[in-house]
Amino acid sequence: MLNQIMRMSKIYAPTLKEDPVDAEIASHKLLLRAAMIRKVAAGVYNFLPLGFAVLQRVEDIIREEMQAIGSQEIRMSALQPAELWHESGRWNDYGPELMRLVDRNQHGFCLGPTHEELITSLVRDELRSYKELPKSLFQIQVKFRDEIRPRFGLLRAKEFVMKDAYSFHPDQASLQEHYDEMGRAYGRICDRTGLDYRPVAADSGQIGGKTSVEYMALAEAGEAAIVFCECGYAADVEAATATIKPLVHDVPEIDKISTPGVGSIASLSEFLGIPEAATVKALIGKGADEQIVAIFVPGDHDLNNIKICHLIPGFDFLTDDELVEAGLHKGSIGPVGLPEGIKVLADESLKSVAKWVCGANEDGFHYVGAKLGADFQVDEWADLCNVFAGDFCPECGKPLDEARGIEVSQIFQLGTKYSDSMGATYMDEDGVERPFVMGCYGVGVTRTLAAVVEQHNDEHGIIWPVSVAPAEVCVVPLAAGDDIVSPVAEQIATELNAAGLRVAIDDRNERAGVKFNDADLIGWPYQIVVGKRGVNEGIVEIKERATGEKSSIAISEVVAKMVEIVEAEREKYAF
RNA sequence: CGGGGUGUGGCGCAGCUUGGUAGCGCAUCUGCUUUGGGAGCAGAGGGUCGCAGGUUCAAAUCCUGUCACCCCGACCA
Repeated sequence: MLNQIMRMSKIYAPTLKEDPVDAEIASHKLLLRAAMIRKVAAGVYNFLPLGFAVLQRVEDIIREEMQAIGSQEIRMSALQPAELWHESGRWNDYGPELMRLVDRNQHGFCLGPTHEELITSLVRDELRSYKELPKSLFQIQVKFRDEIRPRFGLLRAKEFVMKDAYSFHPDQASLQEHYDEMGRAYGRICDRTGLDYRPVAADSGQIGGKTSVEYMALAEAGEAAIVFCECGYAADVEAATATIKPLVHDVPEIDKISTPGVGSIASLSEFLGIPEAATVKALIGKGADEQIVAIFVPGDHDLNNIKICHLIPGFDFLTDDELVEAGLHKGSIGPVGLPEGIKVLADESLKSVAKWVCGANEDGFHYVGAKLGADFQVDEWADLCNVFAGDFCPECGKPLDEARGIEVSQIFQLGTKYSDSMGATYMDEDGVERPFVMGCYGVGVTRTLAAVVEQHNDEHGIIWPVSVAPAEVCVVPLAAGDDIVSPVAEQIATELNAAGLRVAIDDRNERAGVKFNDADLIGWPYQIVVGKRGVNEGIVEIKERATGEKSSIAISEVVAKMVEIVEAEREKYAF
């Protein structure tokens, strides 16, 4: 692409002086204020020239990394026929998040939220032999998801740009190899866009498959919670396993005690004067098969919705009415003397608790010292809890730490989920037809952009890493149109551009303060300030946005110096 | 979808309680001055107060409905 000087006098970049009232978090506010994006509707955004320039930089980095591991760029349609989704079964499974529509002939379509169906149908008829495998294809394209609640600007949008890649393999070993390569490429994408990130073990959600890793950009505004350990273990709390150590409240014999008005773990713990971790929490639900299950977890922990849904498909909690119907007393449910026919499930951690503090299935009564195996039985043990900081690492046993993150990308081993359901097969060496072993890999491109801002900003605005900045240097002539200043600034910009830097020049007829503030807000990594006083003495000023440091330099040397600085800075993002 | 909140020139807000001819700051346009951290003075343009009903002599203001947007929860790149 042509490397043109970005002229602020020409570019459409209406910056905002005040914080937009709609925006809550830094990246959302700053992207709006710095004229990078504008809202169209909830969760739908336009990209303006500056934002689009950054978007293209992020895309280019991704493109380079994909090409480097042999993935080939394609472009699939955003509009997808419903038939393909019926084939995979996801027309029903995906739910209301799928944007569905009907054409004039009453044919069903959806706007693609992801492209497993489309890619599988693309290759299944014409990728037929083991000799052509493996194949890896990717695209950078807009995706549509009818989010329950779009929010935080680009972080959770209904329409967003995603890089999605799909790979087809003859066997698991081949998939594993490419999956590992993808993982490394994803790490480099984060590094090169300047993200402080962590790969974490993840649940594979609606995409399907078993093995999955998410790349989390660490940020307080992130919607995802992760736990990690100094040994290197890290996981999304949704998927994390950990050793949970409930406390034991030891009493000699089982004792039914009157607990008037106690209907929650917090009040039970307060009433007995013992920690919540020494109590047992009961949760009642049922799966698609209508079997009622009583689930017990340590009192200080919560049931993990994803884990229970894996175990009991279609799981949902009973309503208050259903509880009454089942003969259960909300607020004092326990494993002792449950009504007939209720399955008892408990978190594995409770195996270590011989005597439980729990409900007595009678309003206003609880048990202490209810003996596991004697007073009651557990039908099935499983890993059921949401993990949190202070639980113990499943790998090394040390206490886990907690952080928040923005999920910028995720890789999945799909296995044969789609190739089975959609009949995508190849012929192996022995002439046997086999389903492809597939992988899929997504990067939230617009989300990455927002995550970069979330991590790189201060009270004055955005601080772009040179790798993704709309331009690396902005020349700021004070007093535009001035016979002395203007030619010097123009000359510097032209020479920097010729030297291969990406250059902007603020040639607007604005006051110094306006230009300085806009330059800081937009976040050019470097500013070269050209003022009348300095020019008369033969000097200009280089300002580094990240540190705010300014240094004076001779006009004759500024181009060489700037090139040197930028090239050194680029090195930091070359992985 | 449940809970909370907001809709008034391009942006940010006041006015609403107690109905009476729509106001402020920024931005925009013109002129003069100014010009190293969001300039000053003078003048100008721009709003059927989200939309639809209703009450009233009279509605931004009261009532009903509806839509949009934001925040908290369930979903995800």
